Amino acid sequence: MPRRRVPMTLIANRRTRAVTYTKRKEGLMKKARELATLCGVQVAVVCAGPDGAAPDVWTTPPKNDEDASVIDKYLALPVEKRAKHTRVDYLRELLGNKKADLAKLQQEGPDELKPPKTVLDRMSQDELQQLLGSIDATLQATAERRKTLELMAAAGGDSGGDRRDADVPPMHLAVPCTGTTSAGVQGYQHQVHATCNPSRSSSSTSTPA
Amino acid sequence: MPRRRVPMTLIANRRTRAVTYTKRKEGLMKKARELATLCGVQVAVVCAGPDGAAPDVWTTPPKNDEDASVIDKYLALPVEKRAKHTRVDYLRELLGNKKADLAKLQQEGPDELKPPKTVLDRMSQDELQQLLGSIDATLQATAERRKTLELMAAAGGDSGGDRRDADVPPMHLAVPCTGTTSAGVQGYQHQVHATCNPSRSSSSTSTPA
DNA sequence: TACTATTTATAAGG
DNA sequence: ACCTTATAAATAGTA
Repeated sequence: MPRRRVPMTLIANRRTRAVTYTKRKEGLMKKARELATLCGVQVAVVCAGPDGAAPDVWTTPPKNDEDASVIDKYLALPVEKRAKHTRVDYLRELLGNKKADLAKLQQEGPDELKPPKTVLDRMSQDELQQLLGSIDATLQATAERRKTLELMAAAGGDSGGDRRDADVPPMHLAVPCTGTTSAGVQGYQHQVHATCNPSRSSSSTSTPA
Repeated sequence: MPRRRVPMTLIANRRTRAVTYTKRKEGLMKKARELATLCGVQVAVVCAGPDGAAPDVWTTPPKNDEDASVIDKYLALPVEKRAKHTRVDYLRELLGNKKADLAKLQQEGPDELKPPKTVLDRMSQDELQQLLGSIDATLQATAERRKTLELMAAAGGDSGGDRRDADVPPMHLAVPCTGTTSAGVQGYQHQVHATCNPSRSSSSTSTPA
Protein backbone atom coordinates (compact mmCIF):
# COMPACT_ATOMS: atom_id res chain seq x y z
CA MET A 1 0.00 0.00 0.00
CA PRO A 2 2.87 2.34 0.28
CA ARG A 3 5.01 3.65 -2.51
CA ARG A 4 2.72 2.28 -5.09
CA ARG A 5 -0.82 1.06 -5.27
CA VAL A 6 -0.44 -2.66 -5.71
CA PRO A 7 -2.48 -4.43 -8.35
CA MET A 8 -4.60 -7.02 -6.63
CA THR A 9 -3.30 -9.94 -8.57
CA LEU A 10 -0.77 -12.65 -8.00
CA ILE A 11 2.65 -11.11 -7.60
CA ALA A 12 4.73 -12.37 -10.46
CA ASN A 13 8.17 -12.05 -8.95
CA ARG A 14 8.98 -14.87 -6.61
CA ARG A 15 11.07 -12.94 -4.18
CA THR A 16 8.74 -10.05 -3.97
CA ARG A 17 5.96 -12.47 -3.40
CA ALA A 18 7.84 -14.23 -0.64
CA VAL A 19 8.62 -10.96 1.07
CA THR A 20 5.08 -9.76 0.75
CA TYR A 21 3.85 -13.04 2.08
CA THR A 22 5.98 -12.77 5.16
CA LYS A 23 5.09 -9.18 5.82
CA ARG A 24 1.41 -9.58 5.33
CA LYS A 25 1.23 -12.77 7.27
CA GLU A 26 2.79 -10.98 10.16
CA GLY A 27 0.37 -8.14 9.81
CA LEU A 28 -2.51 -10.51 9.68
CA MET A 29 -1.41 -12.26 12.83
CA LYS A 30 -1.10 -8.96 14.56
CA LYS A 31 -4.55 -7.96 13.50
CA ALA A 32 -5.89 -11.22 14.76
CA ARG A 33 -4.17 -10.71 18.07
CA GLU A 34 -5.60 -7.25 18.37
CA LEU A 35 -9.08 -8.35 17.52
CA ALA A 36 -8.83 -11.05 20.13
CA THR A 37 -7.59 -8.66 22.76
CA LEU A 38 -9.86 -5.74 22.04
CA CYS A 39 -13.00 -7.78 21.73
CA GLY A 40 -12.19 -10.55 24.14
CA VAL A 41 -12.70 -13.13 21.49
CA GLN A 42 -11.04 -16.30 20.35
CA VAL A 43 -9.08 -15.88 17.22
CA ALA A 44 -7.27 -18.45 15.22
CA VAL A 45 -5.10 -18.10 12.18
CA VAL A 46 -3.88 -20.88 10.00
CA CYS A 47 -1.36 -20.38 7.29
CA ALA A 48 -0.12 -23.06 5.00
CA GLY A 49 3.45 -22.25 4.21
CA PRO A 50 4.40 -21.30 0.67
CA ASP A 51 5.87 -24.66 -0.08
CA GLY A 52 3.34 -26.81 1.64
CA ALA A 53 5.49 -27.11 4.72
CA ALA A 54 4.06 -27.06 8.20
CA PRO A 55 1.08 -24.78 8.34
CA ASP A 56 1.40 -21.59 10.22
CA VAL A 57 -1.15 -21.63 12.93
CA TRP A 58 -1.98 -19.10 15.54
CA THR A 59 -4.76 -19.12 18.03
CA THR A 60 -5.74 -17.00 20.95
CA PRO A 61 -4.01 -18.44 23.98
CA PRO A 62 -6.25 -19.71 26.79
CA LYS A 63 -6.75 -17.29 29.60
CA ASN A 64 -7.01 -19.81 32.40
CA ASP A 65 -4.33 -22.34 33.02
CA GLU A 66 -6.61 -24.50 35.06
CA ASP A 67 -9.01 -25.12 32.26
CA ALA A 68 -6.40 -26.09 29.75
CA SER A 69 -7.51 -29.35 28.22
CA VAL A 70 -5.75 -32.05 26.34
CA ILE A 71 -5.79 -29.87 23.39
CA ASP A 72 -4.05 -27.15 25.24
CA LYS A 73 -1.50 -29.61 26.34
CA TYR A 74 -1.06 -30.76 22.83
CA LEU A 75 -0.72 -27.24 21.62
CA ALA A 76 1.85 -26.64 24.28
CA LEU A 77 4.03 -29.36 22.90
CA PRO A 78 7.01 -28.24 20.91
CA VAL A 79 6.37 -28.45 17.24
CA GLU A 80 8.88 -31.22 16.71
CA LYS A 81 7.08 -33.47 19.08
CA ARG A 82 3.74 -32.74 17.59
CA ALA A 83 4.90 -34.04 14.31
CA LYS A 84 5.47 -37.40 15.91
CA HIS A 85 1.95 -37.61 17.09
CA THR A 86 0.13 -37.23 13.88
CA ARG A 87 -0.88 -40.80 13.42
CA VAL A 88 -4.40 -41.90 13.94
CA ASP A 89 -3.76 -43.73 17.16
CA TYR A 90 -2.50 -40.56 18.67
CA LEU A 91 -5.39 -38.63 17.32
CA ARG A 92 -7.55 -41.14 19.05
CA GLU A 93 -5.71 -40.69 22.27
CA LEU A 94 -5.95 -36.98 21.87
CA LEU A 95 -9.66 -37.01 21.43
CA GLY A 96 -10.15 -39.20 24.46
CA ASN A 97 -9.06 -42.68 25.21
CA LYS A 98 -10.84 -43.48 28.41
CA LYS A 99 -12.56 -46.56 27.16
CA ALA A 100 -14.14 -47.36 30.47
CA ASP A 101 -15.82 -44.02 30.53
CA LEU A 102 -16.76 -44.22 26.94
CA ALA A 103 -18.14 -47.71 27.06
CA LYS A 104 -21.57 -46.53 28.05
CA LEU A 105 -21.91 -44.11 25.21
CA GLN A 106 -20.70 -46.53 22.63
CA GLN A 107 -24.09 -48.16 22.87
CA GLU A 108 -25.68 -45.26 21.12
CA GLY A 109 -24.39 -45.99 17.69
CA PRO A 110 -22.25 -49.10 17.33
CA ASP A 111 -20.01 -49.08 14.34
CA GLU A 112 -21.49 -46.06 12.78
CA LEU A 113 -18.48 -43.90 12.80
CA LYS A 114 -15.88 -45.92 11.08
CA PRO A 115 -15.80 -43.97 7.87
CA PRO A 116 -14.05 -41.04 9.51
CA LYS A 117 -11.49 -43.43 10.87
CA THR A 118 -10.87 -44.73 7.46
CA VAL A 119 -10.61 -41.28 6.12
CA LEU A 120 -8.15 -40.34 8.77
CA ASP A 121 -6.06 -43.37 8.09
CA ARG A 122 -5.84 -42.45 4.50
CA MET A 123 -4.58 -39.01 5.20
CA SER A 124 -0.95 -38.15 4.96
CA GLN A 125 1.02 -37.10 7.95
CA ASP A 126 0.89 -33.54 6.94
CA GLU A 127 -2.78 -33.56 6.36
CA LEU A 128 -3.34 -35.09 9.73
CA GLN A 129 -1.15 -32.54 11.33
CA GLN A 130 -3.09 -29.78 9.75
CA LEU A 131 -6.37 -31.32 10.65
CA LEU A 132 -5.15 -31.59 14.18
CA GLY A 133 -4.24 -27.99 14.15
CA SER A 134 -7.71 -27.00 13.15
CA ILE A 135 -9.34 -29.32 15.58
CA ASP A 136 -7.08 -28.16 18.31
CA ALA A 137 -8.00 -24.61 17.75
CA THR A 138 -11.65 -25.44 17.68
CA LEU A 139 -11.62 -27.44 20.83
CA GLN A 140 -9.46 -24.93 22.53
CA ALA A 141 -11.90 -22.25 21.66
CA THR A 142 -14.63 -24.46 22.96
CA ALA A 143 -12.96 -24.87 26.28
CA GLU A 144 -12.33 -21.20 26.43
CA ARG A 145 -15.92 -20.45 25.70
CA ARG A 146 -17.09 -22.79 28.38
CA LYS A 147 -14.92 -21.02 30.84
CA THR A 148 -16.43 -17.73 29.89
CA LEU A 149 -19.94 -19.06 30.24
CA GLU A 150 -19.15 -20.44 33.64
CA LEU A 151 -17.82 -17.14 34.74
CA MET A 152 -20.91 -15.47 33.40
CA ALA A 153 -23.15 -17.79 35.30
CA ALA A 154 -21.13 -17.38 38.43
CA ALA A 155 -21.23 -13.63 38.14
CA GLY A 156 -24.99 -13.79 37.90
CA GLY A 157 -26.54 -15.61 35.00
CA ASP A 158 -27.83 -12.76 32.95
CA SER A 159 -28.82 -14.17 29.62
CA GLY A 160 -30.77 -11.35 28.09
CA GLY A 161 -29.44 -8.65 30.26
CA ASP A 162 -28.77 -5.18 29.08
CA ARG A 163 -26.10 -3.84 31.28
CA ARG A 164 -24.29 -1.40 29.15
CA ASP A 165 -20.73 -1.80 30.13
CA ALA A 166 -18.02 -3.87 31.62
CA ASP A 167 -19.93 -6.95 30.69
CA VAL A 168 -18.83 -10.36 29.70
CA PRO A 169 -16.69 -10.40 26.65
CA PRO A 170 -18.17 -12.01 23.58
CA MET A 171 -16.59 -14.87 21.87
CA HIS A 172 -14.73 -14.87 18.70
CA LEU A 173 -12.48 -17.04 16.75
CA ALA A 174 -10.69 -16.07 13.70
CA VAL A 175 -8.26 -17.45 11.39
CA PRO A 176 -7.15 -14.24 9.97
CA CYS A 177 -5.10 -16.19 8.41
CA THR A 178 -6.93 -14.73 8.09
CA GLY A 179 -10.03 -15.57 9.16
CA THR A 180 -11.14 -18.72 8.48
CA THR A 181 -9.73 -21.88 9.56
CA SER A 182 -7.98 -24.73 7.96
CA ALA A 183 -4.61 -25.56 6.77
CA GLY A 184 -2.80 -26.32 3.62
CA VAL A 185 -1.21 -29.60 3.02
CA GLN A 186 1.61 -30.82 0.98
CA GLY A 187 1.21 -34.36 -0.08
CA TYR A 188 -2.09 -35.83 -0.92
CA GLN A 189 -1.76 -39.46 -1.66
CA HIS A 190 -5.23 -40.53 -1.17
CA GLN A 191 -8.69 -39.28 -1.53
CA VAL A 192 -10.54 -37.82 1.33
CA HIS A 193 -13.82 -39.03 0.17
CA ALA A 194 -14.69 -41.98 -1.88
CA THR A 195 -16.43 -39.76 -4.29
CA CYS A 196 -13.36 -37.83 -5.03
CA ASN A 197 -10.90 -38.58 -7.71
CA PRO A 198 -7.57 -39.99 -6.85
CA SER A 199 -4.42 -38.17 -7.46
CA ARG A 200 -1.11 -37.98 -5.83
CA SER A 201 1.87 -35.93 -5.48
CA SER A 202 5.13 -35.94 -3.72
CA SER A 203 5.10 -35.79 -0.01
CA SER A 204 7.82 -34.76 2.23
CA THR A 205 8.10 -33.25 5.61
CA SER A 206 10.82 -30.95 4.67
CA THR A 207 10.95 -27.40 5.78
CA PRO A 208 12.98 -25.80 3.08
CA ALA A 209 13.96 -22.21 2.98
CA MET B 1 -6.21 3.73 15.06
CA PRO B 2 -7.86 6.85 13.99
CA ARG B 3 -9.03 9.63 16.24
CA ARG B 4 -7.36 8.11 19.21
CA ARG B 5 -4.71 5.55 19.89
CA VAL B 6 -6.65 2.66 21.34
CA PRO B 7 -5.39 0.97 24.49
CA MET B 8 -4.74 -2.64 23.65
CA THR B 9 -7.08 -4.09 26.23
CA LEU B 10 -10.57 -5.45 26.21
CA ILE B 11 -12.98 -2.72 25.21
CA ALA B 12 -15.22 -2.16 28.18
CA ASN B 13 -18.29 -0.78 26.45
CA ARG B 14 -20.36 -3.50 24.89
CA ARG B 15 -21.56 -1.55 21.90
CA THR B 16 -18.23 -0.11 21.09
CA ARG B 17 -16.82 -3.55 21.33
CA ALA B 18 -19.44 -4.96 19.03
CA VAL B 19 -18.82 -2.26 16.47
CA THR B 20 -15.11 -2.71 16.67
CA TYR B 21 -15.53 -6.41 16.34
CA THR B 22 -17.52 -6.05 13.18
CA LYS B 23 -15.19 -3.54 11.64
CA ARG B 24 -12.05 -5.39 12.45
CA LYS B 25 -13.43 -8.73 11.44
CA GLU B 26 -14.21 -7.25 8.09
CA GLY B 27 -10.77 -5.81 7.82
CA LEU B 28 -9.22 -9.09 8.73
CA MET B 29 -11.19 -10.92 6.11
CA LYS B 30 -10.13 -8.41 3.54
CA LYS B 31 -6.51 -8.80 4.52
CA ALA B 32 -6.84 -12.52 4.26
CA ARG B 33 -8.36 -12.19 0.84
CA GLU B 34 -5.56 -9.94 -0.27
CA LEU B 35 -2.88 -12.21 1.06
CA ALA B 36 -4.44 -15.10 -0.75
CA THR B 37 -4.63 -13.20 -3.98
CA LEU B 38 -1.28 -11.52 -3.92
CA CYS B 39 0.65 -14.57 -2.87
CA GLY B 40 -1.47 -17.23 -4.48
CA VAL B 41 -2.01 -18.96 -1.22
CA GLN B 42 -4.82 -20.62 0.64
CA VAL B 43 -6.17 -18.55 3.42
CA ALA B 44 -8.85 -19.38 5.90
CA VAL B 45 -10.42 -17.31 8.62
CA VAL B 46 -12.66 -18.55 11.37
CA CYS B 47 -14.48 -16.26 13.69
CA ALA B 48 -16.70 -17.38 16.49
CA GLY B 49 -19.42 -14.84 16.82
CA PRO B 50 -19.59 -12.73 19.99
CA ASP B 51 -22.49 -14.69 21.41
CA GLY B 52 -21.43 -18.14 20.45
CA ALA B 53 -23.59 -17.98 17.37
CA ALA B 54 -22.55 -19.52 14.11
CA PRO B 55 -18.84 -19.10 13.64
CA ASP B 56 -17.73 -16.76 10.97
CA VAL B 57 -15.65 -18.72 8.56
CA TRP B 58 -13.93 -17.64 5.43
CA THR B 59 -11.60 -19.58 3.25
CA THR B 60 -9.96 -19.00 -0.07
CA PRO B 61 -12.46 -20.12 -2.65
CA PRO B 62 -11.51 -23.12 -4.76
CA LYS B 63 -10.06 -22.11 -8.11
CA ASN B 64 -11.30 -25.09 -10.02
CA ASP B 65 -14.91 -26.06 -9.96
CA GLU B 66 -14.09 -29.49 -11.23
CA ASP B 67 -12.07 -30.28 -8.20
CA ALA B 68 -14.74 -29.18 -5.81
CA SER B 69 -14.89 -31.89 -3.22
CA VAL B 70 -17.51 -32.76 -0.72
CA ILE B 71 -16.07 -30.13 1.47
CA ASP B 72 -16.29 -27.54 -1.20
CA LYS B 73 -19.86 -28.49 -1.75
CA TYR B 74 -20.55 -28.24 1.90
CA LEU B 75 -18.93 -24.87 2.06
CA ALA B 76 -21.00 -23.79 -0.87
CA LEU B 77 -24.20 -24.51 1.01
CA PRO B 78 -26.00 -21.50 2.36
CA VAL B 79 -25.29 -20.98 6.01
CA GLU B 80 -28.83 -21.75 7.06
CA LYS B 81 -28.60 -25.18 5.54
CA ARG B 82 -25.26 -25.89 7.06
CA ALA B 83 -26.67 -25.34 10.49
CA LYS B 84 -29.09 -28.18 9.90
CA HIS B 85 -26.36 -30.59 9.15
CA THR B 86 -24.35 -30.39 12.26
CA ARG B 87 -25.32 -33.70 13.75
CA VAL B 88 -22.96 -36.59 13.80
CA ASP B 89 -24.71 -38.56 11.12
CA TYR B 90 -24.25 -35.70 8.74
CA LEU B 91 -20.66 -35.35 9.73
CA ARG B 92 -20.32 -38.95 8.85
CA GLU B 93 -21.96 -38.43 5.52
CA LEU B 94 -19.76 -35.45 4.91
CA LEU B 95 -16.59 -37.32 5.56
CA GLY B 96 -17.63 -40.13 3.33
CA ASN B 97 -20.44 -42.58 3.55
CA LYS B 98 -19.70 -45.02 0.79
CA LYS B 99 -19.68 -48.09 2.95
CA ALA B 100 -19.02 -50.44 0.12
CA ASP B 101 -15.87 -48.65 -0.77
CA LEU B 102 -14.82 -48.28 2.79
CA ALA B 103 -15.45 -51.89 3.71
CA LYS B 104 -11.99 -52.94 2.63
CA LEU B 105 -10.22 -50.40 4.66
CA GLN B 106 -12.24 -51.06 7.75
CA GLN B 107 -10.19 -54.19 8.13
CA GLU B 108 -7.18 -52.21 9.07
CA GLY B 109 -8.31 -51.29 12.53
CA PRO B 110 -11.64 -52.71 13.61
CA ASP B 111 -13.33 -50.83 16.38
CA GLU B 112 -10.41 -48.64 17.11
CA LEU B 113 -11.96 -45.37 16.36
CA LYS B 114 -15.06 -45.31 18.45
CA PRO B 115 -13.83 -42.85 21.01
CA PRO B 116 -13.93 -39.97 18.56
CA LYS B 117 -17.45 -40.91 17.73
CA THR B 118 -18.39 -40.70 21.32
CA VAL B 119 -16.67 -37.44 21.68
CA LEU B 120 -18.47 -36.08 18.71
CA ASP B 121 -21.77 -37.26 20.03
CA ARG B 122 -21.16 -35.46 23.22
CA MET B 123 -20.50 -32.21 21.51
CA SER B 124 -23.13 -29.55 21.24
CA GLN B 125 -24.49 -28.47 17.94
CA ASP B 126 -22.41 -25.39 17.96
CA GLU B 127 -19.30 -27.24 18.79
CA LEU B 128 -19.89 -29.62 15.97
CA GLN B 129 -20.60 -26.83 13.62
CA GLN B 130 -17.39 -25.17 14.53
CA LEU B 131 -15.44 -28.35 14.29
CA LEU B 132 -16.91 -28.85 10.87
CA GLY B 133 -15.88 -25.41 9.90
CA SER B 134 -12.32 -26.11 10.83
CA ILE B 135 -12.24 -29.47 9.20
CA ASP B 136 -13.84 -28.10 6.11
CA ALA B 137 -11.26 -25.45 5.77
CA THR B 138 -8.47 -27.87 6.34
CA LEU B 139 -9.69 -30.36 3.84
CA GLN B 140 -10.47 -27.69 1.35
CA ALA B 141 -6.99 -26.35 1.66
CA THR B 142 -5.71 -29.85 1.23
CA ALA B 143 -7.61 -30.30 -1.96
CA GLU B 144 -6.44 -26.95 -3.17
CA ARG B 145 -2.88 -27.81 -2.40
CA ARG B 146 -3.13 -31.04 -4.24
CA LYS B 147 -4.36 -29.16 -7.24
CA THR B 148 -1.45 -26.81 -7.10
CA LEU B 149 1.00 -29.64 -6.87
CA GLU B 150 -0.57 -31.31 -9.84
CA LEU B 151 -0.26 -28.18 -11.84
CA MET B 152 3.33 -27.85 -10.80
CA ALA B 153 4.09 -31.37 -11.88
CA ALA B 154 2.30 -30.85 -15.15
CA ALA B 155 4.17 -27.65 -15.83
CA GLY B 156 7.40 -29.55 -15.40
CA GLY B 157 8.25 -31.05 -12.06
CA ASP B 158 10.89 -28.70 -10.88
CA SER B 159 11.45 -29.42 -7.26
CA GLY B 160 14.56 -27.49 -6.48
CA GLY B 161 14.38 -25.19 -9.39
CA ASP B 162 15.41 -21.63 -9.26
CA ARG B 163 13.53 -19.87 -11.93
CA ARG B 164 13.25 -16.38 -10.75
CA ASP B 165 9.86 -15.32 -11.82
CA ALA B 166 6.38 -16.17 -12.89
CA ASP B 167 6.70 -19.40 -11.02
CA VAL B 168 4.25 -21.53 -9.22
CA PRO B 169 2.50 -19.75 -6.43
CA PRO B 170 3.30 -20.92 -2.93
CA MET B 171 0.68 -22.15 -0.62
CA HIS B 172 -0.78 -20.42 2.28
CA LEU B 173 -3.65 -20.72 4.58
CA ALA B 174 -4.63 -18.24 7.11
CA VAL B 175 -7.39 -17.74 9.47
CA PRO B 176 -6.94 -14.15 10.11
CA CYS B 177 -9.96 -14.34 11.85
CA THR B 178 -9.13 -13.24 11.66
CA GLY B 179 -6.60 -15.65 11.06
CA THR B 180 -6.01 -18.83 12.44
CA THR B 181 -8.16 -21.70 12.40
CA SER B 182 -10.68 -23.06 14.68
CA ALA B 183 -13.82 -21.84 16.06
CA GLY B 184 -15.35 -20.76 19.27
CA VAL B 185 -18.18 -22.57 20.79
CA GLN B 186 -20.92 -21.75 23.11
CA GLY B 187 -21.87 -24.56 25.37
CA TYR B 188 -19.45 -27.11 26.60
CA GLN B 189 -21.10 -29.53 28.87
CA HIS B 190 -18.58 -32.27 28.91
CA GLN B 191 -14.92 -32.83 28.92
CA VAL B 192 -13.05 -33.79 25.87
CA HIS B 193 -10.47 -35.86 27.53
CA ALA B 194 -9.69 -37.02 30.97
CA THR B 195 -6.05 -37.78 30.94
CA CYS B 196 -4.77 -34.39 30.41
CA ASN B 197 -3.25 -31.87 32.61
CA PRO B 198 -3.83 -28.26 32.48
CA SER B 199 -1.51 -25.94 30.74
CA ARG B 200 -1.78 -23.31 28.20
CA SER B 201 -0.56 -22.64 24.84
CA SER B 202 -0.56 -20.87 21.65
CA SER B 203 1.09 -22.06 18.65
CA SER B 204 2.69 -20.90 15.59
CA THR B 205 4.71 -22.55 12.98
CA SER B 206 6.38 -20.35 10.56
CA THR B 207 7.79 -21.29 7.26
CA PRO B 208 8.91 -18.01 5.86
CA ALA B 209 10.99 -17.38 2.87
C1' DT C 1 -24.82 3.48 8.71
C1' DA C 2 -21.56 7.01 6.72
C1' DC C 3 -17.70 10.17 7.39
C1' DT C 4 -13.16 11.98 8.53
C1' DA C 5 -8.92 12.50 11.23
C1' DT C 6 -5.37 9.60 12.50
C1' DT C 7 -3.01 5.60 13.19
C1' DT C 8 -1.22 1.46 10.87
C1' DA C 9 0.38 -1.36 7.44
C1' DT C 10 3.57 -1.86 4.02
C1' DA C 11 5.90 -1.47 -1.21
C1' DA C 12 10.09 0.21 -2.59
C1' DG C 13 14.66 1.20 -1.52
C1' DG C 14 18.96 1.25 1.19
C1' DA D 1 17.68 -10.14 5.89
C1' DC D 2 16.67 -6.04 8.43
C1' DC D 3 15.80 -0.76 8.57
C1' DT D 4 13.69 3.47 6.53
C1' DT D 5 10.33 6.17 4.29
C1' DA D 6 6.58 7.67 1.58
C1' DT D 7 2.03 6.39 0.69
C1' DA D 8 -2.07 3.41 0.77
C1' DA D 9 -5.37 1.36 4.12
C1' DA D 10 -7.76 0.53 8.22
C1' DT D 11 -10.47 2.32 11.60
C1' DA D 12 -12.02 5.12 16.50
C1' DG D 13 -14.77 8.51 17.28
C1' DT D 14 -18.42 11.12 15.70
C1' DA D 15 -22.75 12.77 13.11
